[in-house]
Amino acid sequence: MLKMRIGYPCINLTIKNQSPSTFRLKSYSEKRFNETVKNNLNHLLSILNFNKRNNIYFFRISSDIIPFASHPVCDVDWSEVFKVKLKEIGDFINKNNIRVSMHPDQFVILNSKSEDIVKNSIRELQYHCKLLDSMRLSSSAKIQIHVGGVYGDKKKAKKDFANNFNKLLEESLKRRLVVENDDRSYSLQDCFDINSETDIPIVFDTFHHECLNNDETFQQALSSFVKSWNNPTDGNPVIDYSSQSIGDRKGKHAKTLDKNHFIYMYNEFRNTIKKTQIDLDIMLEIKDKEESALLALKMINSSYIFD
DNA sequence: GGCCGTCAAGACGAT
DNA sequence: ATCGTCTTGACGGCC
Repeated sequence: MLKMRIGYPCINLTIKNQSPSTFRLKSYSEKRFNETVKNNLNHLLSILNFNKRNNIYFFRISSDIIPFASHPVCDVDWSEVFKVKLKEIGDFINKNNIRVSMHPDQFVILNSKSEDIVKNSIRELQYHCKLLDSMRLSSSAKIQIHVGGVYGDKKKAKKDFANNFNKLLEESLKRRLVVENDDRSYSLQDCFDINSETDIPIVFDTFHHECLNNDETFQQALSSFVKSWNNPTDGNPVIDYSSQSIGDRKGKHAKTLDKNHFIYMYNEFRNTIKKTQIDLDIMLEIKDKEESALLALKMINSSYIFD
């Protein structure tokens, strides 16, 4: 029986957060911070409940859930203040076998030329790690990043990434970090170069792969990326799925699920699962969020797809 | 109450 | 040189 999970990122458009989910830096105060975090954590639990009711067992937690967590302005020991609530959320996730992940934004550049940027990037990664640790989640709860800049010398840039990963990060963070192929600089093959130096599992973004690849067949790409998840504690290999937004520039994510494209890809995923005997978790990076996730689940459970 | 310029942070290609 | 994009829109000043 297939145990593939379908997920969506960061926000739910059906159950909107009624209270402010963040604030501007100049509005920072301990009071504002605590109110916002409290609200965000409660809202996360609401989303996870919504997901469970709808058979969605994969979710990407927004990096903004603890606003300014890695900024010097934040001196609240939030993992202590919200200890009980964080454990409650973690218990819910663990009890229901939910997969969660996080995706720090573009400012995390582990291979930057600037020491300060590397330092700030690590602070940001440590925040993500601390949040998942505070929920007592296993290392299958991943933190997903891109390789970073190229700086005119990709070979050196990849080496810098691997060196900084190996030398500068603590073990608990290393165990959570995964690297994703992007749509213009670092292909799946580039990620394998990183993997051979670091053992970091690869999140395979199928849409980015359509934009940037090394002419391997899709089935080759799928069955090879699965091999980067060789540690059982890493959980199922993760795929980011999207498709081209029609009429927009190349690389723009679709506004809603492209049914035919998804069915085609889903059958490719199933072939890989049959071949490797390893389940996959699929994150749908589509603008209408849970609506597409629900549609995908509906199609999976209907006669659209045959054995 | 709704509009819209701007928001902590980097890199890169397009214009 | 400035803008849009990636990530996830949404805060908040202003009318």
